[in-house]
Amino acid sequence: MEISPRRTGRPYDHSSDDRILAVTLDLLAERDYERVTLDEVAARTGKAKTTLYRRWPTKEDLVLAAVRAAGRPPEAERLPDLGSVRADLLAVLDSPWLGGPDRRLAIFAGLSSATRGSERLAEVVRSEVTEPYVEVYRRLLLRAVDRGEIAARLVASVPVLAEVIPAMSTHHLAAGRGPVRRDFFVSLVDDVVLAALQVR
Amino acid sequence: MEISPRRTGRPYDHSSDDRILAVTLDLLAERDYERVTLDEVAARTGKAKTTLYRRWPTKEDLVLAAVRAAGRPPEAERLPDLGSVRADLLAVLDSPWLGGPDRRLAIFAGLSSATRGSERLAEVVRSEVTEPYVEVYRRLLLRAVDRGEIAARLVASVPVLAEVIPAMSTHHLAAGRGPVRRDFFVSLVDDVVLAALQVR
DNA sequence: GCATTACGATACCGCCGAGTAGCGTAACGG
DNA sequence: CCGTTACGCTACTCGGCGGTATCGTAATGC
Repeated sequence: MEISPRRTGRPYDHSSDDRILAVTLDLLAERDYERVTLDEVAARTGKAKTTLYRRWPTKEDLVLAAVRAAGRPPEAERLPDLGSVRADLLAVLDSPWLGGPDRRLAIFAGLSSATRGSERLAEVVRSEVTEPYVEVYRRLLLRAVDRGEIAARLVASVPVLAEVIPAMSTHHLAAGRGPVRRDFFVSLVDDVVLAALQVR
Repeated sequence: MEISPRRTGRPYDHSSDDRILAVTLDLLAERDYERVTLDEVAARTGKAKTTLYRRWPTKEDLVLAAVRAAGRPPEAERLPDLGSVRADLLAVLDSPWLGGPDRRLAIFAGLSSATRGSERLAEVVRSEVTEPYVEVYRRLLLRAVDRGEIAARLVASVPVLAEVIPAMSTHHLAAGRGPVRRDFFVSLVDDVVLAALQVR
């Protein structure tokens, strides 16, 4: 039941696959899915278009692979634990996931527009990107409930509040209000999430 | 300095312009901007493509006109005034603006993906749609501060919180979680906005 | 060396969608 | 009735992009 590698001929050069996928995400961060062209991916990576098609049979597959390769947020397994919910929430913002806050949001915007075209893509984006990201916040908040930092009767609000930061920052960008500034993030944490949970 | 109307020949038939713009919005609610074709607008309206181009020189102009025609939320001038912030906020949800909650959100999603392509479009969507919508919430909340329903020291949080409902419901849809259910809206009002403002 | 297969380059196909042209006809003003 | 202009229709051009074909060359196993 083992995948038998080819025995003869020049082997695939997988050394630049990561770069190809990263470039694909870059483009998605800049433009609509529809405006991302394989010609451009090829140009930016210095690879031939035929080489791309040898690995991923269609454009959709390439984008899918790029999304999967982006991976879940690093905090999914190891949540920040800095002693207070507030510190933990702020720490997530600085996560290097997807290249840090700015690129991350741009990619979110690109993906969410891409989503409208393909159900496959929508499903992968949801399960590989959006959901794990929200999950990080959800777990941080629930842990704070356990610790007693958040009143137990407010547990019911946690699921909604876990979506606040991803949703609001995406919206901020989509509304064309330029890059998301740090004080906006802080305001989301303090004036929305923690205020609603009556922390402090 | 007056625009002189043409004196001879068959006059424009403007009776179906509204319908054309409405159909354009319908399509934007269903698909990406890129996937909206003038052939389809023509087909659905029963108009000839040439007729469309006689009114709006490009696809972008047609969409722009559709957005402008959609108009601001009816509450922009006459805010609901039902005696409590909560009642007012909930009343906005039921506004028939853009065809009610479902169609409205679908259009939002369509527009926000369209936005990435054209700066002109982005600007119009921001000024004609997004901003006035948020403004409704902002004014409702500020009025509640005046009335004393909301503590004065929380005024600073109002601008952020005014974005919560538009942002979260758009995100909900973009994340592919199907139509937004009423209890989700109610949860936004109660568990996020009003909780953060410590109403009740 | 030889068969085999990846690579880069270029050229190409097929389709689709924006925008245009031409035509017969319909609706005005004079 | 006549000139003019909108309308609907069909057919068209043009450009872009997904995807393929071909070819000379490079890298592997035997």
